[in-house]
Amino acid sequence: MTEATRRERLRADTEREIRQAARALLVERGRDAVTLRAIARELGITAPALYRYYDSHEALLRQLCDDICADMAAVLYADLAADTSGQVGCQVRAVCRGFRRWALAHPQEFALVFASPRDPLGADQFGAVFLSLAGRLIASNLVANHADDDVPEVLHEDLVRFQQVLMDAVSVHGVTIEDDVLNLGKIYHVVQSWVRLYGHVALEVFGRFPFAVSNPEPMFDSMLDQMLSDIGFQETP
Amino acid sequence: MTEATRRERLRADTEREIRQAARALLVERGRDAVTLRAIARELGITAPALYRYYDSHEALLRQLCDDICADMAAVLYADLAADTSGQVGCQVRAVCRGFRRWALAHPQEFALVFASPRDPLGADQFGAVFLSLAGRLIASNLVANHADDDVPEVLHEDLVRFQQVLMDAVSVHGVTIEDDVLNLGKIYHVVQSWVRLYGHVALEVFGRFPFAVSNPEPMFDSMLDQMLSDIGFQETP
DNA sequence: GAACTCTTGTAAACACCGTTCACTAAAACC
DNA sequence: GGTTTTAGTGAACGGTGTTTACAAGAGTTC
Repeated sequence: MTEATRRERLRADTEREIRQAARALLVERGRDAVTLRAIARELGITAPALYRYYDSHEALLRQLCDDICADMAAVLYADLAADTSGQVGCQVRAVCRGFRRWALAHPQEFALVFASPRDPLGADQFGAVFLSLAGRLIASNLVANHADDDVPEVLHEDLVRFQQVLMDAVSVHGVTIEDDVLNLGKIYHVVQSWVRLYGHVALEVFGRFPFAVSNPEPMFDSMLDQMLSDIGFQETP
Repeated sequence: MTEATRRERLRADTEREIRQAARALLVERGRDAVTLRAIARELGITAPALYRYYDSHEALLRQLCDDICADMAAVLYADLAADTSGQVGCQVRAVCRGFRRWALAHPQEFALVFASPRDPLGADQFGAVFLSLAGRLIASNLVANHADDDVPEVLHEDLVRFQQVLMDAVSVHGVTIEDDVLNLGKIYHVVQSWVRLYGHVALEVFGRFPFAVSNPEPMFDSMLDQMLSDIGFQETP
């Protein structure tokens, strides 16, 4: 299995070092400090050598985005696993709080991944944990039934597509859902929850609330409560 | 009144040209293309000359942010004025739709102003129109009364501060409000609306919805409906 | 083991960037 | 008319992404 040439191992090591250096520069000195020459300096090599590993500065930044997404997903999965309540509502809370905590602890990474007018990005990576959880949430059937009539007809086509994405995400984890459980009304509310979650976190990270919030955590928790209640959770934590 | 020296006029002209060039570069080729040399090239002068007008590249970017905020505010005020219904609910809709339209038409500007992990920014400029409208909305008393008990105690202090900000913003327009009309419950819901509005717009501009939305406008309108309903608007448009 | 190829690095160079500094020419002022 | 203030230049410094030609080592083949 570990059929790796010596050369391949060395190459993998260097690539890992490149990623680590790039990440450290981003965290400590911001996006503009992630420079090919600075990375090379960190590794004790010259800048053109990096072109043996990445086609361009932009390609390296893309890789950096993917790494960030993967790391964040790992953190969120850990938060999810740390919840032993067995209640889906608590799991949702754990992951949402984890997302906020991660974003506040990694503002530069958050900005790069979630707030750049760029190409598709590593959306696959990032969304996985949310999709999986959202799918499980819906499958648990603890969510109140929202009539499909609530959602505008124009959205049906898109929501059906998202429905398929969700079912695929869940089936990867070995769970299968019947169509009628995963109805459009629920899916619509999941999307709306993502809007609120993302909105609050981004506003907090970027400091764009319309006034100075001295302690945003209770505001977040309060929003989370209302969000879960809107979705239809009646569990009491 | 127009006691301007010839030199002062020339200086003002040049400064305006600098801003225009910077703005055009941002719009057409992105944030990283807004370089001192590129701006100077556009004006037919050399880069160091720009230091007669701005202390640094960063200072010029800050000025650019302020300009963007001012322009956006003008657009939103125009959208507001274009609504002749006289109904506050319709005005709120007009401004929120205007915000979305502006953000989609100016993604680079939006990213620079609303999604950068930076200093305070020209928040004064940008928020003014929202504050004014939110204040009027609340003052119109069409909003259902939300009990103050709904909002967590920890938030009271912050919300009271925001209450003052709102009342100041409204009083600038010659309207005064009694304290009991502008209660904390309402204010809390205004903040929550901002979270959802910003969340949707940012997700759309940055393409970070969890699936491909082919036509996001009805989704936005649908969210707007629910937002207004949550706030307590019963007007029918 | 010699000859060969492939891989990984270097050094030099190009064009661009922000910024500083000495300097000039023109405008404004007294 | 002489002086000061101002807006510009050009050269330079160290930084950037990227390309190119080249060297040295690792792996492979005979």
